Amino acid sequence: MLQLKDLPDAKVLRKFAERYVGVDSCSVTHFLNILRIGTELTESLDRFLATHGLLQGRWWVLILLMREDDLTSTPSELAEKAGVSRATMSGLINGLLRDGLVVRQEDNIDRRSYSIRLTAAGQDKLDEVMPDYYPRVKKMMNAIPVQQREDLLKQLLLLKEQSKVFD
Amino acid sequence: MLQLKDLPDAKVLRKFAERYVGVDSCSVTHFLNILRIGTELTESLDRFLATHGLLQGRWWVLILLMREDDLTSTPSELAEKAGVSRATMSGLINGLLRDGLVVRQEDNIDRRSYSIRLTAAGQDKLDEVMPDYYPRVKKMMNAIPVQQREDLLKQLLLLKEQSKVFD
DNA sequence: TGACGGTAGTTAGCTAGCTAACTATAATGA
DNA sequence: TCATTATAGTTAGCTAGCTAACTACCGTCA
Repeated sequence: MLQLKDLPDAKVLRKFAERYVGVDSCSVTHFLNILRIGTELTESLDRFLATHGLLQGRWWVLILLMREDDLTSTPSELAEKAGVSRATMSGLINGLLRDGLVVRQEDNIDRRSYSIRLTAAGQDKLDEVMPDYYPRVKKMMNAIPVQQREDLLKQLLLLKEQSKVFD
Repeated sequence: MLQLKDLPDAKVLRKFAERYVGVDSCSVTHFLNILRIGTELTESLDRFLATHGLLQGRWWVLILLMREDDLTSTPSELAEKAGVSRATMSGLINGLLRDGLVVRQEDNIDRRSYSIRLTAAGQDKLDEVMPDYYPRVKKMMNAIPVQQREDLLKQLLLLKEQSKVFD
């Protein structure tokens, strides 16, 4: 994802505005800043998970499994819920299998398929991470009053709807 | 980056709140939604760039080069300005070299180093993409009045500062 | 029943990020 | 001067995303 450490300054924007018509410095600056902050928030979460030996993709799979009453799901379902391709989910599951955080179970009904179940070690990992994660999120979000958070989200949702301009 | 198609619903949040203390459903939901929308905005930009045969990393390198008066920079400088490692920049440059969008030039002063220069083809690529990019960004950001954009950015900056809670 | 289309999962090959280790060169300082 | 240290760039190996192509199996319907 774009890092954008070096956002365009006024001089650069002028140079680009000379060559290209329709450059609206204000909207470009806002857009790039929003993207950058999104990246930085994600990276903060990543670094946090890394201190627990996890990464976002695998962490999310563990959470999806813990949501299930029997701690079990299939690669396809997990891919669907995580919003990644089945190929990507294959890779995530392999990593979790290697680390012993999940196990495979044959599915006797459909032999194309198999189940993935959270192991005790996987649950332990979540029990280590989540009580550390939740208070931090709370502390972070508390920087903004709830009403303003709602406004923030509303604006972001507006932008998300507008992102169809890129289609 | 996290896709989070399947954000936790009330039932799931209750289940997690039973096991873990300190779960603040409100802040978790807001946090995850913000991350998700950030991802989606980035992906929209990616899909747009892909229609022009570009990707974010390479596009940004071309832009950084065009900012320079002589259209020239070094891998180290580019890595620094793009906010990626020198190793990653090596890969980005290789792709651009292969596509003929940049060229290498030996540096006679420091023989460890060399210069990267935007080619005519690279400039043509930007001249194709940018006049398509700027109006779309403008249209997208116009969904929000300028004052509210400032507020939005201010809130996001607040969160970014708070993201140190994950350290 | 058997052919065909759909589905589950994997693999290969791509982009793009990282760190760590490496080579080559430059710069410094005893 | 020469040893040490710092810097520029590359490479290997990892995570994690994608598509396309593949195997294996299921289901359906003629």
